[in-house]
Amino acid sequence: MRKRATAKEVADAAGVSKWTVIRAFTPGASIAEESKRKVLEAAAALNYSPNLLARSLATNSTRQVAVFVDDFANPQKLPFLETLTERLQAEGLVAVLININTHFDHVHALLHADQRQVDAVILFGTAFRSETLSDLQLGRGTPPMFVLARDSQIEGVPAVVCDAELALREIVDHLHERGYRRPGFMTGAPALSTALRRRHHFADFWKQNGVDEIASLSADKYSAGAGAEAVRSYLEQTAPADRVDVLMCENDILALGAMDEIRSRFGLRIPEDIAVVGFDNYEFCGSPAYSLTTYEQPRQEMIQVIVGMIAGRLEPETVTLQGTLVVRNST
Amino acid sequence: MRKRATAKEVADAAGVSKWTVIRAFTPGASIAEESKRKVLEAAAALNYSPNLLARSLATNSTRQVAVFVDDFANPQKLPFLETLTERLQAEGLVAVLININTHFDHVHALLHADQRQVDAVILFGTAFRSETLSDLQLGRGTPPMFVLARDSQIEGVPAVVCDAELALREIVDHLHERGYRRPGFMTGAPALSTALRRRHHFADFWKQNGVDEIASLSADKYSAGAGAEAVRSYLEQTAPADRVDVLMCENDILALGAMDEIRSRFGLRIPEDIAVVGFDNYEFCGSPAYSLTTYEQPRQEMIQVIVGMIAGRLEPETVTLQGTLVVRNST
DNA sequence: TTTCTGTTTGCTACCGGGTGCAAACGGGTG
DNA sequence: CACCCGTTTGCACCCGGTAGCAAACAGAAA
Repeated sequence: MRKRATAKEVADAAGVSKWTVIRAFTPGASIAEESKRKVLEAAAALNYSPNLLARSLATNSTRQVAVFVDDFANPQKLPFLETLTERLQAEGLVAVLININTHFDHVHALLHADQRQVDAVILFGTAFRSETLSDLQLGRGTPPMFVLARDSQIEGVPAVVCDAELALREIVDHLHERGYRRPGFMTGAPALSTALRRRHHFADFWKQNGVDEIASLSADKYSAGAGAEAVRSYLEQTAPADRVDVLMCENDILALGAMDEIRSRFGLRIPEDIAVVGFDNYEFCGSPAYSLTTYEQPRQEMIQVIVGMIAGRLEPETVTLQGTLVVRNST
Repeated sequence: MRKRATAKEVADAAGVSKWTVIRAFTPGASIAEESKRKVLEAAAALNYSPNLLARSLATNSTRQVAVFVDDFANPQKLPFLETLTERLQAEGLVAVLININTHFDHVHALLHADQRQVDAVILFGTAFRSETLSDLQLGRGTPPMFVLARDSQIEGVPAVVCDAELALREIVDHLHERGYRRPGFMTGAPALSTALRRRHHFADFWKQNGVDEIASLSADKYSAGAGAEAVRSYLEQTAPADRVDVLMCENDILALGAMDEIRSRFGLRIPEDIAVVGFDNYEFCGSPAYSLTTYEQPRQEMIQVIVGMIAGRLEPETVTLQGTLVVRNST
């Protein structure tokens, strides 16, 4: 049933050799107008189109890029995936979406991507532990890797990220200017170096503004429920007088979860009793029901850069891009 | 640099022929314990693993499934993608995510997927116009296609969907029971046959309950902004006495956008002035800020079924599964 | 007519593995 | 020791293209 026409068959039909058929499908190849016409006619009749698999094998390039994702709870992934696939497709590349989870970890995924001969791997919001990687890399031959929207912990693996230091400086300056003085910071995965780095910057900039103490909240993952739970446990254990006046959350999902909890369970007002700041500028942050102050990552530019590196137009190196503070009613 | 070891090289290192090497990597192949051990040792030393590209070419099976997506505005796509990739990976399959947009339409995408020799194509929430397809299909040889979360308009292409008729019956019964009598229906893409069908069912069941008139609102796409705009234009043009008492929106995103607009721009209460119903049970519908009554699709089952068909365990045929009405405070 | 040069075409070798058959092997039996 | 049979191994050929060289075929210049 699913037998496809091959170049050889088209060649026979057109009365030429299979190499001439291939030339007809190779832009810029040396071929006479006349034979090209004949070939294309025969090809159309037989419904022939070149087999990219065979081509990939011969050229040693699949034009496929593996995209590793491990956190589907953050709806912000979706616009990133949209832009990423669009940009890759514009380069003639295609994304192989790989779900990293407990059944299929980074090592499996990388091995698999490697066996599939992908041209590159994008670690989108995930990262290898570097020890894990060094085990694998000794046998030279993993495809080139790039980290998107997260710091690279691995020597020689470039990352394209939003400048967290700058972002946190802008946020802290904004909050300080608005008069907040008792800040808190909620992380989603306390073990993550990225998370620690952000909290560090946050604390640092407050210190520069004369505020030494930062309340620390931690959710155990990046979900609305976890954000709600973290803020609940904090508010239950903290007397009203000791509470933070502004809570910075590591991403919007935590922030939205926290806002719900603050308002409906504790009956507190935002921003009068507690202000809230998120990170990502997820679409719903702008809704009047939340109106969350947040920070927008320069998604288009980030993806343009990472795809440029993969396509070989840009030097592969870590790039840090500036985002935008989006001030709304939650602060 | 990126030279990988081949079966031949491993064979030389292990002192056997390349076919013996291949047998060592083929489960169930006939090979002596002793030589298998030798081969695996040599393979480990050389960091060899089989080239799936070459294998795909030889076996005529890539174990890749193309997933076509054209609407990234609906955050509900994300959990679907998560479950889908997970289930596919559990079958040893992998998802190639293809973004259908104005630069890369269905026909391009199908042609591309076909050239890549994918084992199947999943139309996730999108659909071909059947004329378009018949043009392509005459040359037999497109990969098997399946439609997910949307009706198939194409003869012979099975779909896995949530039972819309049943869903709308449950919803209408619930609304009628709650005492609503002036229903409205908001579609996201009035031209879509799926949308028309749903509205039809909606009207039909109301008629069975003695309500003949259904207000009709239409957004021009499935986004919160479009939902807000549609409800704004409706409320502006409709005197309070003539307004609907309940508005059913084709999906949650429209509904959430509509809720924002109803409350903050018109100062109306939900559900007292206007009740709202959505569809999908997107995570945020449960948040106290919205608490939207909606209908949850049986995501896990749908995906289990479609992957089962692709893997060949299930007969490929259109399957309709029952979802769950989730009643919250918006009705 | 011969020579030269540029275009067009065909061919060999190859990418890295898979298939099915035939030969080699090895141990038990008569 | 010959024979038989089941296991293990090697081989020719195939999957559908690509690369680069060499032959064939122009048409123009000598």
